Formats: sequence, structure tokens, C-alpha cells
Amino acid sequence: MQQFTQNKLTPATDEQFVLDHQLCFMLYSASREMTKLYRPLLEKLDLTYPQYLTLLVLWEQNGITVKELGQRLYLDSGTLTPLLKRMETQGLLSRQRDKTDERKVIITLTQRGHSLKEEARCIPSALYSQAGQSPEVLARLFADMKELLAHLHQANLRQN
Amino acid sequence: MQQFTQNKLTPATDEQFVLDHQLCFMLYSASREMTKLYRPLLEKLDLTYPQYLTLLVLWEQNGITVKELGQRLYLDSGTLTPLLKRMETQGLLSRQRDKTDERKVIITLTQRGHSLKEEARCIPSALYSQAGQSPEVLARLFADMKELLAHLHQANLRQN
DNA sequence: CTAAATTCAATTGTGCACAATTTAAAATGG
DNA sequence: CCATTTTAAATTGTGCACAATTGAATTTAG
Repeated sequence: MQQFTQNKLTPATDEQFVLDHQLCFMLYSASREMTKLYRPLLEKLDLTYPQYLTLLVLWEQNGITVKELGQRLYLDSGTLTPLLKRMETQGLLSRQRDKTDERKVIITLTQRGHSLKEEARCIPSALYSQAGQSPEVLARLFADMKELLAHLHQANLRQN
Repeated sequence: MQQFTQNKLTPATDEQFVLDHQLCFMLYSASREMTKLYRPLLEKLDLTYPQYLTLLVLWEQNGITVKELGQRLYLDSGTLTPLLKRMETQGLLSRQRDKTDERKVIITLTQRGHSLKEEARCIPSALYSQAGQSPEVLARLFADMKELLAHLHQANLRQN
């Protein structure tokens, strides 16, 4: 009987465990497919997807600390330090200790870092057209996702 | 003038580049926050999130190949081979070549792999309650995400 | 039947993510 | 003023992701 419920031919599936019914799996796989769609465009600029997100933040607010960058991206220094070092090596930004508080490291875009913004100008619209959804659905999805993210972030803060 | 548009104090932001307006970033960060919410529950079972997803597939269809598993999870052998080896070491599954086609490797759950399903029974409902969204919004979000994923997957197939 | 093409898994190498720890600097409290 | 605590970044170690390549088995075409 135990064997019976484990048989792959048995259609009596555990509804709650069906992979394709899990919201978490939709998020996980859609996020990766989205990144995959960015890849060919970002490759031309010699950027990875997390590096591109980092530039989005810096184009908004140049000269912020690693900490502040991490708060925007939900990433910690363990991820950001090596990523920023690679971007520094590529000549996109500089990392220097804050003179008034030596614990902090300030990230500043180089000329090259600034100019990449113009080379990236076509990317956002190119992606939205490839998503293949109506503006209405995309707007609703975005709003729902934003609220979900806020809830998930709060829930994780409560954990610690 | 060029300097002016790059000044962090200038509120004239490039609408299309604002991080918090990017659907891709919502997906990316929500997926990671969701995984973070699973972590304490999965830790009790000594599982990572991708390993849990792998078990979801195998609980549905035991005895499938690495290829088929990858098609369900949108992952390739480069990711799955080491992951499955770790799960084999933990005694959750076995990996054996298909006798009728030696190219294929068949993944079969062990007794321990099967029994983890009962230990995981509380996880799906625990997560849905922590998402903190109404069933209506969650259902809509799930449906929209599923359609988006399908489109993104198609778009990526066209790329190759 | 066999040479070429295809398929499948494994391997190699790079770049994230993230928990946990370490190091140094700054803030706080007695 | 100095010991304690807190904060910020870096470091260490593990486990994904994924592109690119390799190697072996199978399929296909001539």
C-alpha cells in the first residue's frame, strides 16, 4: 500500500507537493530564465546580471557605501566585495575607504562606468518587448511582485 | 552639463533605469527572499532549496533520467551532476546507468528519500502562510508568473 | 555496414549567494 | 578615559548556475 502511493504510474498525487503548482518554483525558474534573456545583451558590455544591477544602483546614486549598495540589492559584503573587485579591475568603478569613517568603503563610478549607461540604453525596452506580455499584465505582475517582495523581506527580518 | 545629469543630487532620473521599477529585479530579489524563507525549514531536513525541488520532482516521478529531471527544473547536467552526487552521498537517491541506453543515468529514490516526503509535509503550507498575501492575490500572481515563465522559456529557446 | 552526426552525462572554469568568522574602526557606557 | 559593544567590510568555505568542452554511446545517412 505504501508502495502503491509511491508508484510513478499512480495519478493520486500529493497536490501540495506538485512542482508546477509551487509559486516558489515559478519565481526561481522565471528569475533564471529572465537572467538568461539578459545575458546576450549584457555580454556585449562585458557585464554579468548582478554587475548590471549594481550599475543601475550606482547610476542612480554614485558614491554610496558597500553597505548601502547591499541594502538596495539585498546582498551582503560576502557577495559584493568580490563582485566590486572584479568591476574595479575592469575599470568601471573605484573602491576607497571613507576618510571620516575608515570602516566604510565608498564606491565611485569611473568615466567608463558612467559611459556604459549610454551603451545600455536599449536594454530595458528590449527586454520588456521580449517578455511577450501585455503592458496591463506586466503592470499588474510588477505591482503584485513588489508587494510580495516587501512581505517576504519583512518575514525574513522577523526570523532574525 | 554632462556632469549635471550624473550628479547624485539631481532628481532627473532615467525612468527606464530605476532599479525598483525593473520587473527583473523584483523576480531576482523575490526569488532569493523566498529561498531564504525556506532555509530554516529545509535545514532541519539537511536539504538545500535546489535539492528540495529535486525531491519534489522525484516524489512525482521516481526513476527518471538526469535529462528529464533537468527539463522539469530548467537545469543542465553541469548543475545536476554534482547536486545529485551530494544527494547520493546523503543516502537520498541512487544513480545508475540505464542498461538499455548507457548514455542515460537513472535517478531512483532510496527508502530515506521516500520517507523525507512525510517529514516535509508541513513545509508548503507553512510557506504560503508566511507569504502574507491573500489567496486571491497569490492565485493571480501564480497564474501570471506561470504565463511569464512560459513566454521567457520560449524566448530563450528562440535565441538558440 | 560504417562514417558522421547526435545525444547524454560528466568535467572544467568562472561568478555569484550566503552562512560564519575575522579584523579593524567607531560608538557607547561606566 | 578606557573597556565593552556595535558596525562595516573582508575572508573562508560550501553549493549552486551555466557556458564550454570532453568522452562515450547511440542514431542516422550514405
